[in-house]
Amino acid sequence: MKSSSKRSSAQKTDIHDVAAHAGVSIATVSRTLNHVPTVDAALAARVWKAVAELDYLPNTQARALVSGKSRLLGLIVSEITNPFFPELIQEFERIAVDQGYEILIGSTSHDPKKMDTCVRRMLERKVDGVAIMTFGFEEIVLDRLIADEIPLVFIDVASKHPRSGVLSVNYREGIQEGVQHLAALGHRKIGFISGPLHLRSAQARKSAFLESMQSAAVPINPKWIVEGDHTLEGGRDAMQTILSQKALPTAVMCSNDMTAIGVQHAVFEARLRIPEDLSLIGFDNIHMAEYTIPPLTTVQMSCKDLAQKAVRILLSHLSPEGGKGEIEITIGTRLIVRQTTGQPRN
Amino acid sequence: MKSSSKRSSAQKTDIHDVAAHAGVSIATVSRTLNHVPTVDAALAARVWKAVAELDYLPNTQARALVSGKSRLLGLIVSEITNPFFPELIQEFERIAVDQGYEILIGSTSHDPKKMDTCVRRMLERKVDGVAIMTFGFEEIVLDRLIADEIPLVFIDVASKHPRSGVLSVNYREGIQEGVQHLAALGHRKIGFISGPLHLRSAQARKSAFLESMQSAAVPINPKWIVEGDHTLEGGRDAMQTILSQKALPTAVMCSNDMTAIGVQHAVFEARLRIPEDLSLIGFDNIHMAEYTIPPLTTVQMSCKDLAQKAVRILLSHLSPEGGKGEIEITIGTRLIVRQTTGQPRN
DNA sequence: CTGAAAGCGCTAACAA
DNA sequence: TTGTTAGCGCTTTCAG
Repeated sequence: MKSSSKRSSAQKTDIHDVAAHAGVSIATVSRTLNHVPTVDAALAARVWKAVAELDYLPNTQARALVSGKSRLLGLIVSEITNPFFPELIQEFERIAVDQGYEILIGSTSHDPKKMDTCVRRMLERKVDGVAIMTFGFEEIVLDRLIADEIPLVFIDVASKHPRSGVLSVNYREGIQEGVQHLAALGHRKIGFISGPLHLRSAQARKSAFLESMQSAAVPINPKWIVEGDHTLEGGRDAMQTILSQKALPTAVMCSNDMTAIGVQHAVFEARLRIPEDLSLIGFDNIHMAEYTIPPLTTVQMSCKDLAQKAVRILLSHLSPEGGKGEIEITIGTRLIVRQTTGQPRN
Repeated sequence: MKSSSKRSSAQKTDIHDVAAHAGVSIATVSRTLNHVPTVDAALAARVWKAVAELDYLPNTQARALVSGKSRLLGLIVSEITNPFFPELIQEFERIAVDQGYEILIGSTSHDPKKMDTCVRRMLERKVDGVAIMTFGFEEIVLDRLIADEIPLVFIDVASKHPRSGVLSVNYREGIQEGVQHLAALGHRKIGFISGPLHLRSAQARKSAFLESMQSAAVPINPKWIVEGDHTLEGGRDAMQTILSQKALPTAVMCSNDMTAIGVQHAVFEARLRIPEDLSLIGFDNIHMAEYTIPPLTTVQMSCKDLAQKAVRILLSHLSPEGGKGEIEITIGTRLIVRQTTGQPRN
């Protein structure tokens, strides 16, 4: 063997090796790999054979450098440990990988500084697009992403951001169904534990609840409207606040499932029972909701749907004549009735 | 302005722009950015100023191409929707990002084909190292990773893989504590719901249980040793199998928390109570375990610890004189007593 | 201590 | 249709 270069086992088969092995030029190898139609079938066959024999894998870095496309998609979520997100991520990843994209995940923990870092990371790695699935933040430092004309997808954010897609969640639908379901069961005393109100999404859910209550002509008792923080602990604390009052509601809706699970906890500690003493409705329909005790009635917002549409929008911006301009897609919500809702006592 | 090139807003400030702006050569910019100590302080200052003024971000692709280091770490998990993993991922990501690495996540869903895809993705992106946190698989197609001499970290796998780190989990510790805790409470009828036994980790946990039972001189009833699959559903089904028998155990240990939560579900459906009718111990101490109703007594295996040590091993292989050779680190486990364990009836 | 120049592996003109 | 060649943005010898 006269191979001058590599002797260590760390093999670095590159396009030249393939070209040599197939007896063609590197350009032909490149064309073949990229499925350029003008390559002669016989040569292409030789190339593929060489590729297989040498276990050749194109170097993505080099490809990215020359093409300007990294085939990397950013996905920014608020809390990867919030069960809603892994499901979203899984679906997002599935589709992205399927399309030959890789994903870069960043979680902000609701911390502006971390959001900063995330954006920076995305920029450095030259992602081709970013999906920002943080459910609310206000006017953050995405300026740079926008300046660089990187396709962006948000959930439900009042835009003002040109050339970005937005996934607009119709919270109203499902929440209204929830309130109606409760009202139909005979509930007139319905409480609500919101998410942190500085989040647009939490605001939106709360508004949807309030409006739905009005439509259903159920009186609203402000004492039963408590702010939580979308965590288990927050839900438990909020419910304890409600339970410490003289007048108790017969049902409670929550801004998300984790909050509802926190409520179950508080109710259990108070030695009350669900749904006998209190009906409960969550929001998100995370996988876990199906298995709480008892299984949680909740409003579903399909995270698969969300993920799919997010990737689709991003990809559409990346394709040749990719749809520029404001794309807005609506994500529906609907009630999933399980076992935490029942008729109120007496 | 005589800037010939870019007019579109998609700014692509590169190293030449910075060099020009600072009045130095690109080599000096590069050195400054890489903190090469021999750069004159005055020049360095000019460079940093230019970097700041131009909002310059080095192109990672180019860096990777020339340096051969992608600063990308692969992280392969089995199921991102299993709550154990997000916590692991979060910690892994935190440390990696902190060290200037980005992570590529792949989930196998216990599917060999997906594992294949994952490995391929890692290879294509030229990751600098891979952590395989799948809790068991047998002799998979990592050959390529090994051939390419990519640093690998496994959890608890009998190696034969040269130059790989292995995180060896000491299941025994915590499980023994669990059995002893139960025995001390007066339990003599203890069941066990294992994970899928084709997984080494599930095997190991089961063995640890069996051995601990022997050490504690508690008789083992094979009818109460059931195989689950580490899911909620699996746990519920397994518990239903146990509940359908004539003789019932007074306590059950599970191979993971999701299984235990499934057990809670089955017990609830059977209108029995925990811990009054059945004591229950899980494994993993996922975040959720603290908030099940009642809170789950479980064996903790610190996923933070796992993540930290995994990244550390990987990085140590990457540093200049990086510790080659077999690194083996032990991860401890211990019992966290909460409220699903109590004395057996009568 | 600094700059010029040679690539890293690949794609995309441009020629042949 | 195929090959030659010029970079993509950066790091890194090698002179100066």
